[in-house]
Amino acid sequence: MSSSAAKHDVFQAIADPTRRKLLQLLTDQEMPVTAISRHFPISRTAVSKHLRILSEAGLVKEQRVGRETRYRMQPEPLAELKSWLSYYDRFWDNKLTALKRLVEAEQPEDHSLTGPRLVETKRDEL
Amino acid sequence: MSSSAAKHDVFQAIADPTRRKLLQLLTDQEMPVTAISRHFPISRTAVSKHLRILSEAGLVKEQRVGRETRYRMQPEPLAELKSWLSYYDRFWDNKLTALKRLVEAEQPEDHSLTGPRLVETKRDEL
DNA sequence: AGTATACGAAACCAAAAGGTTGCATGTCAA
DNA sequence: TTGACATGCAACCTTTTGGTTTCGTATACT
Repeated sequence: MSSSAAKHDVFQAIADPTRRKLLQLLTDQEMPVTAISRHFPISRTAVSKHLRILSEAGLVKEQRVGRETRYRMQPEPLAELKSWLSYYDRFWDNKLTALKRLVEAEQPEDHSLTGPRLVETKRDEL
Repeated sequence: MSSSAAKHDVFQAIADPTRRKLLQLLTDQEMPVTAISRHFPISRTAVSKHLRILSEAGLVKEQRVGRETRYRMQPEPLAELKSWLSYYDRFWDNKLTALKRLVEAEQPEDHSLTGPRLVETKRDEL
């Protein structure tokens, strides 16, 4: 077993609608579990599990205060999403790149599967 | 049963790493299933299922040509992701909004759970 | 000290996800 | 027309996911 096997990544974390609502709720306010769960039709324990998954993905931060555990959103991991999305930006500034895409599609089969770079590729600078 | 129950949304579709690779592979090239599956360590059928999920989410388009089915990426649904992300943009242009956030956090408990708007909120225009 | 509150952990469950193999069908090539 | 190729579909299997209830324990209240 690898030690740093990040079991839950951002993509998976935000896949669930409940977790997206959780993030939204915790955007501005730090809240304890019971208060949070009052906003959802599921049990407190279920909410707690969702919070754990978000936590593993780094999207929330927990702070124990007395008997409660307060949660707050942590936006940093969203950068990975942003970066992933930026790979497809070429589809939106379609003026110049439409031609480029066509040309690329003409090339012989290669498919090197290098994956979207994790740092934003500022196409605007072209 | 509601007729338009979109079983798979974008968030779910991109949650799986294999599907993200699929999208990447099909970004520029239209490819038939067998050719696609040569790039993955799983069976052709498994790839086919992933393609279906992507298709349901609107992220790929299929075109039957003779005996093959060619797939190509369809970027439009990513707009929803983009839009969802934009809700958290306030965290990145942190100069002015840091204060605003603090103030909001001060307000009495309300939590109306209105969800991120689906149309991009151009904060740049402030 | 005794009770109420906040939470996590464990055991359990049904359904969904991700994968496999085998088969049926449509299409292309001799 | 006969065979090879491309694909989808069905049946099946295992693991993960999202949820529940019950219980233990730490903290707070009086």
